[in-house]
Amino acid sequence: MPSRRDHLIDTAIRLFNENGYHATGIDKILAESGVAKMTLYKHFKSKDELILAALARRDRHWREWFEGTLERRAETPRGRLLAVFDALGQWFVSPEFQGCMFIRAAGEYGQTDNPIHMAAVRHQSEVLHLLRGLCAAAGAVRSAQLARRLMLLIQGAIAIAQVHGPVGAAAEARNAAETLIAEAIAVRAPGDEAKVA
Amino acid sequence: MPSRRDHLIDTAIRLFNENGYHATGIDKILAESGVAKMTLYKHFKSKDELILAALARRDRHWREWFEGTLERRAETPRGRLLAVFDALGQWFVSPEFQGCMFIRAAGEYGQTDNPIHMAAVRHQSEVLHLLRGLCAAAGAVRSAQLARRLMLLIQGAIAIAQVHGPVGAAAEARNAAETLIAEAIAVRAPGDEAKVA
DNA sequence: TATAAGATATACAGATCGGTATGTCTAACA
DNA sequence: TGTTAGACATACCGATCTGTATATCTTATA
Repeated sequence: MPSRRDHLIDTAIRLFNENGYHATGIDKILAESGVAKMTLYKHFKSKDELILAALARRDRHWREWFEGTLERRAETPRGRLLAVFDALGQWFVSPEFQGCMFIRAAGEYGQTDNPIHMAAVRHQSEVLHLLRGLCAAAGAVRSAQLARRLMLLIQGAIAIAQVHGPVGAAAEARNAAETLIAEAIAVRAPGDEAKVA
Repeated sequence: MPSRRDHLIDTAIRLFNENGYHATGIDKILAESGVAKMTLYKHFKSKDELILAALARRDRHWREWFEGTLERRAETPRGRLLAVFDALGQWFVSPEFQGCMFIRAAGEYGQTDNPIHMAAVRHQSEVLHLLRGLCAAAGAVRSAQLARRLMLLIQGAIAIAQVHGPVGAAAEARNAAETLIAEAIAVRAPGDEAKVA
């Protein structure tokens, strides 16, 4: 039994994802959640504050899901770098995928001093931070650079999947990532192997 | 002296870029262009048709600018593949840069059967087509794959520049592209090739 | 059982939305 | 000079937007 506040946020996340921020009216969120308007404005000062709360929860949940999926899919740090793109592929084919909520938020709220835009900046920074940790743990030379390169592939895959549909983008990004990772991480098996296709 | 129709489209492109599609009202476009409302509805059946006209013109102008810049910046096909990212960097630092109009359009109009979304799909397809031509001309093995990989870097750089600002994204994408290009194009000294690191 | 907190429904305010109706003005052209 | 096409201004339509006011209902706890 989620609180009314939580229920509002979850409904808002779903509707913002389906139809965007400006195109989703307060009344629609209220109708679909079955919450009274006064209750909404008791918990949030404005629609923008609801958007911010939705983005905050989305950021937390998405990163938890992402990190959990990486850990579930691979044991080694290097394996997890590739699992990043398997996780993306899984995300893209989920029926509710509509692109990244944060890129779309930055698109609809372009002014860099807007709190909604700033939430998108923070989210991307957190994801990059996560990648840096993985790259460092995997023993990459120039691990920060590798993280930024993988970030480019991730964001590119999301953009392409959003426009062109879920097929192919994640797999293509994965095999490009293999090339970039191979350049940055020497294969260190206890006997060595020449891993070049 | 642009026709009223052209003037409307140009104003619409600018405002949609600055504030998004839903957030830009018809009345604002009319006020900033100095055109009467009836004139708008004489040329376009609806706001959506104006958006489509704006996207069509934007697609044409952007691709003309992009191809022209590549040709201006480099002579060889391989050089032009790298010049792609110099062109992006130039675009990102321009004051009116607010991300890619087509990704943002696909974000605000998510239904894949919406004509506005379809315009975004077409635009991305055209850009990819252009890249395939460059990759093939550069003599890449698996040129279509290289084109898709570069497309990932391009879209990723755009997304990151839109959120995080113009600094760094294009340069990072460029040096990642060097790695991917090196893998796909043997250095063609007049005699040999066996380029595998 | 009394009280207080929280959620409810209904109504409404003021602005803005996309789009239409009506009639005037200007300028090119026959 | 008369006609016609295109742009003009103004007013308006119904719908929808975010946000507020008011008053009732439920429920847990003291």
